[in-house]
Amino acid sequence: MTESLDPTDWAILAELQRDARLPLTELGRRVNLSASAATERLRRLEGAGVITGYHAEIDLGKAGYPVLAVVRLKYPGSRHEPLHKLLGERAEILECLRTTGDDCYTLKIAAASMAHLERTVDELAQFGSTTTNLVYSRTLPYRGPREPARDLDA
Amino acid sequence: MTESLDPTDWAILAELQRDARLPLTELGRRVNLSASAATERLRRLEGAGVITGYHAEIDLGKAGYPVLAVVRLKYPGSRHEPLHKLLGERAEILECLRTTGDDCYTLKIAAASMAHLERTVDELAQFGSTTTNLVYSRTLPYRGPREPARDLDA
DNA sequence: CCTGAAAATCGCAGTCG
DNA sequence: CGACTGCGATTTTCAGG
Repeated sequence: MTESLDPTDWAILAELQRDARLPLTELGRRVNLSASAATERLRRLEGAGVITGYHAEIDLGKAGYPVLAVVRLKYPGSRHEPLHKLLGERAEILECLRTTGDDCYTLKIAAASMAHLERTVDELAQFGSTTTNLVYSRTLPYRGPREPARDLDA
Repeated sequence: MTESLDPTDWAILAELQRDARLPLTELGRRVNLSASAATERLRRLEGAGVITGYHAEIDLGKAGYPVLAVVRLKYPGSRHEPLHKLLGERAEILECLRTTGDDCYTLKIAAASMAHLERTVDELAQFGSTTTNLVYSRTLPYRGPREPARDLDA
C-alpha cells in the first residue's frame, strides 16, 4: 500500500511539491543522485501512482475569483449521480469531499462575485440543505504530505 | 486586480494546471505561440503573481496517510499566534481556511492512522471546540480556476 | 546507480511588424 | 511593444556497464 518510500523518495517528493518544474539534473543534485537515477526513481513514483500529477497554482483573486467559500451539503437521498453531474459542469466547484457526519459533502467554491456564489449555492440547494461560510484568508501556503516521523501509529 | 487575462493567458494557465512540467516549446505549440513568446507570457503571469507556484500532487494513501479529515475549529479568543505556531509545526495539517460563521477555521488533516488523527485533533482542541468529519472520498480530481464565461457578475 | 552521447529544450541575443 | 528567429548552453533521454 505504502509503496515503501525511502528517504530519497521523500526528498524527491519534497522538492517536486515545492517546485514541480525543477529540472531533473537539478533534482538529482539536490537528492545526491545522478540525473538518470533521479529520473528513474521519479518514473517509478509516477508509475506507482504516488505522484498523481503536476499542477500550477493560481492566485484566485488575481484570476478573477475573489470570493472563496466552504459549502457543506446535507444530502438526503442516495442518488448521487445528479450531484456528480453538476460537479462536472460547474468549474467554480474546486473541491468536493464526501464525509461522515451530518453534512454529506464539503465543497470549496471559487466565485467571481457574491451574486455568482449565490447562484452556485442555489444550484446545490436543490439537492439538500446547504451551509455556506465565506473564507477570509488561507492561513497556510500550499502544503502536501511529508515524510512521517516513523512512530505515528504508536 | 484581475491582470486582464486574455484567452491565450487562460490557455496557458489551463495547460499548466493540467501538467505543470510541460516543456515551454510544447506549451507554445498548444497555445499557438512560439516558445519564446509563450515563455515571455508565462514570466509575466509569474511576475504578476497570477501563478504562485508549481506543485507535484501526491496520493495521500500511497504516501502513508490513509486517513483524511475535515476539522472545524471554533476559536473563542482573538489571539491567533499560538494556533499559527501549531499550524507551522504540524505538517499533517494540509490546509487551514479562516472563515465566517460559527467555526472560525476549517482545516484539512491527513493522518497515518486514527490514533494519529486523534492526537492531532487533541492538540487543536486546546484552542477551542472542534468538529471532525472523516473523508470517505474526493469526488473530484484536481481542479483550479478556469476562464470565466464573461457574465458572472450579472 | 553511474557514465556518455544524441536529441530536444532553454535562455538570450537581435530583428521584424 | 509583443512576437519571431538563430545560436550556444543546458537538459532530457536512452544506450550500455
